[in-house]
Amino acid sequence: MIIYEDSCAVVIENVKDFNIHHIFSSGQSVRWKKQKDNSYICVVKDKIINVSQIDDILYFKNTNLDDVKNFWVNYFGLDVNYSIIKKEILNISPNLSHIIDFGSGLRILNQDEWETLITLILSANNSMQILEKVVDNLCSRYGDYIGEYEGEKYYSFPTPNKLSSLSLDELRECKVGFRDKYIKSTSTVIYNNDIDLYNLNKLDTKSCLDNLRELSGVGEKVADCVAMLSMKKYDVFAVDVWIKRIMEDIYFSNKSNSVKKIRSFAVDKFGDLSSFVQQYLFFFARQNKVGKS
DNA sequence: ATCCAGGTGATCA
DNA sequence: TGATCACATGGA
Repeated sequence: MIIYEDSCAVVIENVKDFNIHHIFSSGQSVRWKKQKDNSYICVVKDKIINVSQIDDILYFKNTNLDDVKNFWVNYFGLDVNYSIIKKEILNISPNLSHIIDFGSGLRILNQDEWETLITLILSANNSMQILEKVVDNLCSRYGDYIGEYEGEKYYSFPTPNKLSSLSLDELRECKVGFRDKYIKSTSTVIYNNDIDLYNLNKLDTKSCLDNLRELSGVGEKVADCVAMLSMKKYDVFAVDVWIKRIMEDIYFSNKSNSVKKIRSFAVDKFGDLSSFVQQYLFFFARQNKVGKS
């Protein structure tokens, strides 16, 4: 991996096991917006960033060399060797080879804990399509205006202080639906620091999940996703409707297994690789509509 | 029109 | 513990 800065972008060459389109259609983030030129734009850390890929070369625009080295490499998991991860997964379960090949460029991002938490609470019994619009509503109304980039206005994700100050009606106007009380409660707890969200990553996985589960609107699945997507806890296996379908297709003989059973089966089987397996499975199942029509 | 969407919390046996 | 249900919203 070679990193340097040229006149119009910071460039990383020789990037393996990385496909920006896999990553941004994997449901990990609903904030990155695809552009007409196949690049993606997002506000992260209160700055507008543009990322694109051509073959095994990545281009980061509107940033600098230090930020790429100190932040973006970690954000995109570029310091993780996925060829080893894939090999180890296949050692455990060789029948996953076509599923790993299908999502060969997936990476687990390292996103902000707070933004991930609220987004995942809003994802409950919701579609990705609508979730994206709800998050956009919250950002454009209650986030900070960051600036304009190529003719488009961008906003940050609203802070715990801001969200906790909103009334249930104001939240409903952003189309959060019945999750209004979850957002109100959880943002208040985080704002008051009753749960130290930004230090949960220092705890062991079980304690981390237990803390998350105390928050309103956070159950097994959301806690697993927050731990995996923002706290580098990879010995968790989030089971949603898609994962349940494809896991039963591959590993079970019937379709009436409890979420808890599937979850513990996977964590026992895959250990610290559980979240990576979950990402490959989810991507394959959703893209191919496994178990649908 | 009816069902479903990256589920959770409350209730009841 | 385990099963069942309501819950806002909008797209297919």
